[in-house]
Amino acid sequence: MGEPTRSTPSEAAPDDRRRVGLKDVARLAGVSVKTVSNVVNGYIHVTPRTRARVEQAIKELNYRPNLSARNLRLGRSGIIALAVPELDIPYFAELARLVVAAAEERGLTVLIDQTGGNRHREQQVAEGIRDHLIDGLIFSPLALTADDLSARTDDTPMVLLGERIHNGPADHVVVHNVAAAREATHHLAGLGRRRIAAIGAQDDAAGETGRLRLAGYRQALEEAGLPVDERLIAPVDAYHRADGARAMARLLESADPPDAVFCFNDLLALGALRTLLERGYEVPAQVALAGFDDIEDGRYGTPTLTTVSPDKRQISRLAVDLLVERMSGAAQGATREIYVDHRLVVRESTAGRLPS
Amino acid sequence: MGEPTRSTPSEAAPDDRRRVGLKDVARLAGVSVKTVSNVVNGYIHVTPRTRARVEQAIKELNYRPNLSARNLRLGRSGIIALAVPELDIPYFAELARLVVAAAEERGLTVLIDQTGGNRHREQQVAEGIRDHLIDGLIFSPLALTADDLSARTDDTPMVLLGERIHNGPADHVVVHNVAAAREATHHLAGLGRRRIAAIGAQDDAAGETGRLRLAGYRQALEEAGLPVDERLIAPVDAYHRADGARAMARLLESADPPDAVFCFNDLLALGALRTLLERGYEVPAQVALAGFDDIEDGRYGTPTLTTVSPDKRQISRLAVDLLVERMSGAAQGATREIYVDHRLVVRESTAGRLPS
DNA sequence: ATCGTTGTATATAACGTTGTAAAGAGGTCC
DNA sequence: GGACCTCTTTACAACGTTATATACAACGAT
Repeated sequence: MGEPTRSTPSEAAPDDRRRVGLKDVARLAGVSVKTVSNVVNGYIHVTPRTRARVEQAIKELNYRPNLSARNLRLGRSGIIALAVPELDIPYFAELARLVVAAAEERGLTVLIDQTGGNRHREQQVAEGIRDHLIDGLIFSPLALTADDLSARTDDTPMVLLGERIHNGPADHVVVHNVAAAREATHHLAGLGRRRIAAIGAQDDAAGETGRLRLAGYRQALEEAGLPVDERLIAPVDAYHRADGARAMARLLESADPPDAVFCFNDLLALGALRTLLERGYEVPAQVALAGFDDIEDGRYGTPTLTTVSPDKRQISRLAVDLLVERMSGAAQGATREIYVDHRLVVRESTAGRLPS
Repeated sequence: MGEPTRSTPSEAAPDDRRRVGLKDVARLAGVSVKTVSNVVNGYIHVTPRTRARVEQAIKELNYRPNLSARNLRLGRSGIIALAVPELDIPYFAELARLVVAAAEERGLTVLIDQTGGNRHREQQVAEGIRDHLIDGLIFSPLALTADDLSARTDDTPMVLLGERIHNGPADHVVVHNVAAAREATHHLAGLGRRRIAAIGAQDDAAGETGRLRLAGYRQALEEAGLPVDERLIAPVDAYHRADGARAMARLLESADPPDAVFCFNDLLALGALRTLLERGYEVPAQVALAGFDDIEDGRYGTPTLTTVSPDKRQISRLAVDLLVERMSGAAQGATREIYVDHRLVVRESTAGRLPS
């Protein structure tokens, strides 16, 4: 000993720029590196005396384990990625909060990828841009098709969210869209409404959500003995407030406007609501309105919004649990498709009365 | 082919469970490990012939670099953490989206920590739970005081968001709260309102935001020659919709209710708005309402919400840039406090007219 | 005394990557 | 034909951690 390890000629400074590692702690405590590691990891067979000495040294040097090194050694990182279109779409924001919380309960950290619903971005995510850094992926794709996902070569465990891929290449947590949409539409019909519009149909290959909810809407109309008027089915480009507002405007300009609207998500509904109120319509007196997702905004608007409420907590927990099972190898073989609960929450936009 | 890849004792299958590394690629391509590394990293001096062979091998084995190993070797991870109270508070959701986007432009990935505004959680974050895994931290604390943060022993670069810590131990991106609050209140006074309430005062040590905005409110009243009526200053526990709704209810029950309200954020304002409409008040005719943050919800409610709009894009960019400068060592020494732009956005809740 | 048995502590070898220094392979120039 | 380039490739040593296998002590029980 004695030889300076750095270019400093004499008297190596104790806390040089160098980060302190197990080695430094070991030297100070006068034990082996592995013993320090044992203390850090709470290994049982360490003498109280030794443990104390080591802990003292750790404190003195302000040692923190290097997670990169640990990850490398262990072959896993304790990080999972959550890939969503955009973080400030309330539905995804709420989901992200719950996923982060659920992951934390299992000792996992969440890293967020925003795809913007962009196909190229989504492909990158599926292909594992962060390979070997994340142990698993919870993915809510917007643009990718089942074929895209099947072509995936990365073998990082993955759980899919949302309703897009059936019989896909990965475990899958999903809401029963058809049934839920049918319930919502059935509720509107039950209020005596005859001209029930739908906002949220989508044409492109990726619009699976829209297709399923539209199917439920159609079923409900048939069951209620109502005709399906294609002019009451409004397509949208995306599921944002602005799209809902525009679609509602188009519906109102038609010769025979609707007396109720089922929007395929709450943002569309809030946009539609804005248009209705702006033009002096009374909601629900003249036009009743229902949405899907049960986001917080809908509970505080005026009127409050009737909506299909998927159990987001359940979705998050299941997603993390399924992923953990794959990561640990506890689950192997055939992919699973799990349906989560939902319920229709009736509020002022279809039932309540506006304050006079 | 033929031999099952699982648990077969002899005849090690070519693609066993083991992950492929540079070594495997090198063997297949008949070159050294370093050469493969050079190809992967786009090093200039590689023969096209060699490069092609290596790339072929990479494709064949479906090789992906192990980021943990790279991080260990390089001493940095390319990951920064963003710590916010909750991801589904719209302001933080919007901020998170922008931070993630800004980070991506600089080749960084964002890992999210949710503190829930919990003091213990925030201390952990400040102390660097993820030391050596993150290169930097963007932190929006709620409960921590300047002293707490000064006591920090972790030396991971950090940038603070929000208005809480002045002359603190880290770079700091901040809105000019006093001025902004004054402008908003001044606007209300300019409408001829005499009894202007404030919702959002906070008592505890951490309520710096509330204190600053309250100071601005008081200044504006003085400038307008209006008396400060302490009964019109409503304290809240948190800045959520429910708190705003409750505070508004209390104000309305007083003997001499307000004819305008400045809420210290938009969620409070939306909650207050709900209470007002529920009780049949007309906004803005009877009570004018202004908020702070300019979240998306406020632009689609009825009436739309007048609010102070901080430049969130600028906040995010600055935060990431300041952090990158610290991480790279380009910036050293004294901490910086940078103010971002804001403007008052006047909408229906103070100026427009409700549709008849 | 001797032999296990149990409890502590250690030396060494990985994990997969990149920086360093140096070796080999061609040219070009006198 | 040798000396000197430049371009390409390589072997080896880190980075900081944990698993494995082993050494050393202390203690009863033979």
